[in-house]
Amino acid sequence: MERDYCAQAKVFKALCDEKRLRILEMIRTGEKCACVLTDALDIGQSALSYHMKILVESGIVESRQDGKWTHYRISDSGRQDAADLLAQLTTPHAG
Amino acid sequence: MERDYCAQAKVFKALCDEKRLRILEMIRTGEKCACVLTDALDIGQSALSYHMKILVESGIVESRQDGKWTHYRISDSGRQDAADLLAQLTTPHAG
DNA sequence: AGAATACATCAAGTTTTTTTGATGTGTTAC
DNA sequence: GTAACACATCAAAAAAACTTGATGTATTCT
Repeated sequence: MERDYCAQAKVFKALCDEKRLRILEMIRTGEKCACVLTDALDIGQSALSYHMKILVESGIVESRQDGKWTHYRISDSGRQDAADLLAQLTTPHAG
Repeated sequence: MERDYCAQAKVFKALCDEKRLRILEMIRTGEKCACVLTDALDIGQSALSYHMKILVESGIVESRQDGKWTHYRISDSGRQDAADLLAQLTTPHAG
């Protein structure tokens, strides 16, 4: 009956950072390469890599390798899971 | 056209902490007094106050003063807004 | 009014997250 | 093979979040 609050928090941690929200905004319009994101967001290469890892591990974003490039896009199941979790956490219930 | 990413991040920051998720879990079953939450969660009075402020400022929780007691509950509009925001941030769109 | 209760706020210390620069790994171009 | 590129990882520093104990404010009880 113990909830895994840490795992749940992980999903929302991905959405807690201003830069990660900017990244999401960019990939909402379609899959983007890491290098494009780095340039557009005026962020260091290392910092982008750090944020992408958090987004991917949250499940909201998925990555695709293409030779030496990595492309990122919103995960359909990931965003659905996040929406479900949010509803679950905030919907009143009896008991 | 500039988005207020900070304000958006604030909503999800409320859901990033294990203790705040426990608090939400408790008030999902109905309005609770701060003193009840403090006891049940084995958390200092000061710490509870800190977390409740974050939850209230996110809009997800609202408070009601009753003499010297403060009661907290899930805000209907707040949870709807959070759900809408999450959908907005993670739904792919053209352009 | 004075004491007790419920909660907010403050400041200092601790922990966690983020940034930065350097280095490592795998891929492509020559 | 070697050089150049794209990205991951590491370690140290900086910034932000959280905890704790002390103090402040409003309310109730006597």
